[in-house]
Amino acid sequence: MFFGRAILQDGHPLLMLIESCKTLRQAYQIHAQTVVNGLHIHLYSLSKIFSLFALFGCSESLDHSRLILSRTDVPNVFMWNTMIRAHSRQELHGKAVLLYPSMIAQARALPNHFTFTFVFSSCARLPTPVPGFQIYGHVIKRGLESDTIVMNAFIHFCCGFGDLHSAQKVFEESPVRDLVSFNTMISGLAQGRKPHAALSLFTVMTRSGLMPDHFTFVALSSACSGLNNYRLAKQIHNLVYMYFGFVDCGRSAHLVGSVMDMYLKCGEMEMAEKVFNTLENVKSAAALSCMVSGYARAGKVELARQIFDQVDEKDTVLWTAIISGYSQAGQYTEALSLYKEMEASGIKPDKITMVAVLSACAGLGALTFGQRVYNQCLKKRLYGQDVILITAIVDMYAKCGKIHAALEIFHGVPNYQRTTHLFNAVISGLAQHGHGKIAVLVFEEMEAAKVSPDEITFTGLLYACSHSGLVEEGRSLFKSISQMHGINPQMKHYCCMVDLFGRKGNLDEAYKFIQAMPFEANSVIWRSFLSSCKLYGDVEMGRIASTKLLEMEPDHGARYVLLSNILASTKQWEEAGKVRKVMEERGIQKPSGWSYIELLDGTIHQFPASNYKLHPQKEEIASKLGEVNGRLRAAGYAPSTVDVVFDVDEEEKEMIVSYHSERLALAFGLLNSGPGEVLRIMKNLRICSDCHLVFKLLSRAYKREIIVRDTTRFHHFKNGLCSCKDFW
DNA sequence: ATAGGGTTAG
Repeated sequence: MFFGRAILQDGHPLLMLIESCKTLRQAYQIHAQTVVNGLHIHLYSLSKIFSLFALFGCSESLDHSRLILSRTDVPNVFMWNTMIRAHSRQELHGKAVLLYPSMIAQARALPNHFTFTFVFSSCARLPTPVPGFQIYGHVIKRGLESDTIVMNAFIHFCCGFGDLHSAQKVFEESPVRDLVSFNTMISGLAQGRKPHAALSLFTVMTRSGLMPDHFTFVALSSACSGLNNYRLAKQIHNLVYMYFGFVDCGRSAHLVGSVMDMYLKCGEMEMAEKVFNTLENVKSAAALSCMVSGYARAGKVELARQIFDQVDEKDTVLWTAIISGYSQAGQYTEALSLYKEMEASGIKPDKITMVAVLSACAGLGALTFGQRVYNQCLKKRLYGQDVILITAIVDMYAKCGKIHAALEIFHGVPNYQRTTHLFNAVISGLAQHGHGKIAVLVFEEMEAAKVSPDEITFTGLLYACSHSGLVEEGRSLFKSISQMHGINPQMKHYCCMVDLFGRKGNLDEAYKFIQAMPFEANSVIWRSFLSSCKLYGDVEMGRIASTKLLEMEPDHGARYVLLSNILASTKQWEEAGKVRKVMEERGIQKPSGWSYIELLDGTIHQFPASNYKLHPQKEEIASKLGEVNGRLRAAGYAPSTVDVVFDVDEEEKEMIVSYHSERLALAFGLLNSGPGEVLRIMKNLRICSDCHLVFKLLSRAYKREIIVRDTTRFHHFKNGLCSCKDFW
């Protein structure tokens, strides 16, 4: 044996060997030697050997240390503490915390302040705060509550669960507060979105004579990053200069990165860029990800992409930042194709990546892709641990037309995980699907669960009411926004109300409502009012609305279209033609429509209006369209051309409507799907009334369920009827 | 004891 002799003479060389031990094999040899030499009887040597295994860093060594511990009659505090720390390091936080009761049940060794420090750091990572608070009871029993190290660990634990109240109480009652106490508390306030409290605590800290360090400023800049206050950001940056001079970026990359992120989150791109450039060649992965998401948030996806492309070793966070950037910019297809690239490059997505991908699927209405991602979440056991991920999945199902799947998942979510966001996603989903009454019921559930609604909740609810014709419910909900919930109704809420009254044909009430608003109605409100006027053929009111709109936005295409529609529908062709002409003269075009459909294999096929000639299956599509028209005639269909604004002859109008993009997508869908398969079509404009009728007829003629998502809502066509009950 | 990426509506 390579060290046998030395041990016989003295124990210390063995300890030196332990310190230089590099491989697990050597560790086993050393352990065997101590047994051979009888050294393992001495608790001191045994503890050393034990900690070598416990902290070695792999599960095999940890198992071995467990074995040693179980064979030790009276393990000392050091051994227990080491064991707790070892589990904590290997992310086995539940087991780490459970070691504490075994320790106090068995040992004569009393827990000391190290014990509590280690236990609290694991408690902070558990799904529930309960064990941590129980253990705090023991801290008090042992009289360790004034121990600064234990207190700091406990504050950290409380902040991790957002329990700032307990954290502050302990902090304030503590006799000795050191730099770490202040840093921990400031950082907790920052995480808990209490930036002002964080700032004032910083003042308290400096007044009490403590010198802030890098940790302090990292916490402070993250506190202020949500304030959107450029002057404050600059002040903090100045303080950093004041305390540390021009920071050495190599050593203070964390701090510099935090300051940069603060500027990014304030939208101060120029300052952020300046700071970014000072990082020169020590740009950390964190700094790069910050820049990518910062540019994306500022709407500069292309710049974000440039940074992303320059990074050689892209990690999960960076990939997620760019995917989410594209998704937020509405470039869903690009987001999904980047996700495929990420998978191909072998970087593992985590739950945040999944959220970004799911939100792209939702935006696109890509059900097959979305379901695949959901299954991956289940397989990787990502599902269930995170509320935002659940929200993203619920939203994906709702926006892909599967509102029942969305509800099923929602119902499986326990009350404590139900957040405002989650309720909002469900309520808006129900609204989009025209389930107004259920939306109101879910809202009641929300109130019962004491989850506070916000302005988005009410937007969804009022939207739901207006799409289901629930005038009374809408009226009382609107009143409750300010009276019961202390939220000032915003323009979008007024907009929903005008829509609600208008859709029901209460044009007078809608008009009065607009006049009684506390602020000037915007163009969206007038446009909504105008379209109700059109629906009910009220030319007089319509004129008022279009005059208003003309003042507000002379160049908006939709207004001309609506005005000429309203005139055309009452056969005032000449006037309608004039409007059309003005529109043409000013070079304003009606936005062009396009639709797309996803096949079961997950491929997405897009069709612009009147143009399928570029599609490889153009001939089949043409003949399918012919067949479809035949079926329609057999069902007694006469094309409705109310929505065609041109004053052309009937035959030509018929041509125009029969090539609407949703029809092309439908013909393609019928060609490429099995019998009985549901067809899901997405459209960038509202579905026209003629296509709506056609889809109803076709759902019966072909015995197919057809789901159309247009800009405002879902239409489920089944057996000759539509879920919107022709009210949209 | 530090830092980076995420959800709803419009």
